[in-house]
Amino acid sequence: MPELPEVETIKRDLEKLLPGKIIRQIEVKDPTVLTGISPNGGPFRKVSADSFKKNVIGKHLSRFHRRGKYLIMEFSDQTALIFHLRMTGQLVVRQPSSRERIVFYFDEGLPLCFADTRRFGEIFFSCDWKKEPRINSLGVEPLNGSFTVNLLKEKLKDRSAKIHSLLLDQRIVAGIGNIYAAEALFLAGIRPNKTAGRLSKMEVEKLVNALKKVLNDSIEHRGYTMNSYLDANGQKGNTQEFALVYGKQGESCVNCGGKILRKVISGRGVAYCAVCQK
DNA sequence: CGGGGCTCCTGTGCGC
DNA sequence: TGCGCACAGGAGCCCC
Repeated sequence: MPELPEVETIKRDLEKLLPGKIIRQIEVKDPTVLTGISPNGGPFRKVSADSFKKNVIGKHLSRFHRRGKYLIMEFSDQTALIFHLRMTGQLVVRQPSSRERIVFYFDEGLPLCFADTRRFGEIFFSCDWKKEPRINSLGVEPLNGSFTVNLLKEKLKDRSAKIHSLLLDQRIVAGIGNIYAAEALFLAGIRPNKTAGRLSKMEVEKLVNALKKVLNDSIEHRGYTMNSYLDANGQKGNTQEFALVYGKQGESCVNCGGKILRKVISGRGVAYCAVCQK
């Protein structure tokens, strides 16, 4: 589910709702979403509820950040909780239901609930989130001024992988997932299976502009709700009403009227228009 | 480096 | 209505 626009929406919501609050209690209903760092930098899911609580209870929420698809809850002592929602994770301030995996309670008001049907999501504690390998190894933020045509052109140079695959590689550009990769490639008129290193400067320019546009537009529409995505207030997003190709296989292209096709590239399905995308 | 295949999980939607 | 299968926003790992 959540790609950059969805995580950004949640981040902005939480920034309005929670700073200043103190975490007084945590209900760990499913400890498997609590992770630590294994020696190779990946997650391991054997963090005890007790050690998690010990790290977090009593902390003052100070700020929220987003880096790629990671949401960072920073405390006043600079330590942080880092969340990744993967496919079905939700972070919602609401009355807890039986589906919550972790619930954070404050002195007053509704608690912050983490739900995640498929349990791919993770929450981990960090003493210095900016130095976490998983944060540090991320590529450029596509909505920053530093995401330029020259930078992307350089990253794609000599790469023989397909452009769609590289857009999903978080080490190159952070925060893009399958929805926005498909939408941006359509807007840029680029075939998803085009060899990345063969994109012309003009194509890279169109791609950079298209990525910024689809991500900004989606933030404005509060994210894409297919199934499970909700903002921090528990509301669905509206981006799905504006999608042009994602999930539209078999329908007509808004540009040329031709049929939207779908193919699998590196294990991920991508919808595209064979006429409009070269 | 590229990509196929598999894994972690659960739910939904489709064809029969 | 039921069953089995494909597929779903992500991403890491092994292997060729």
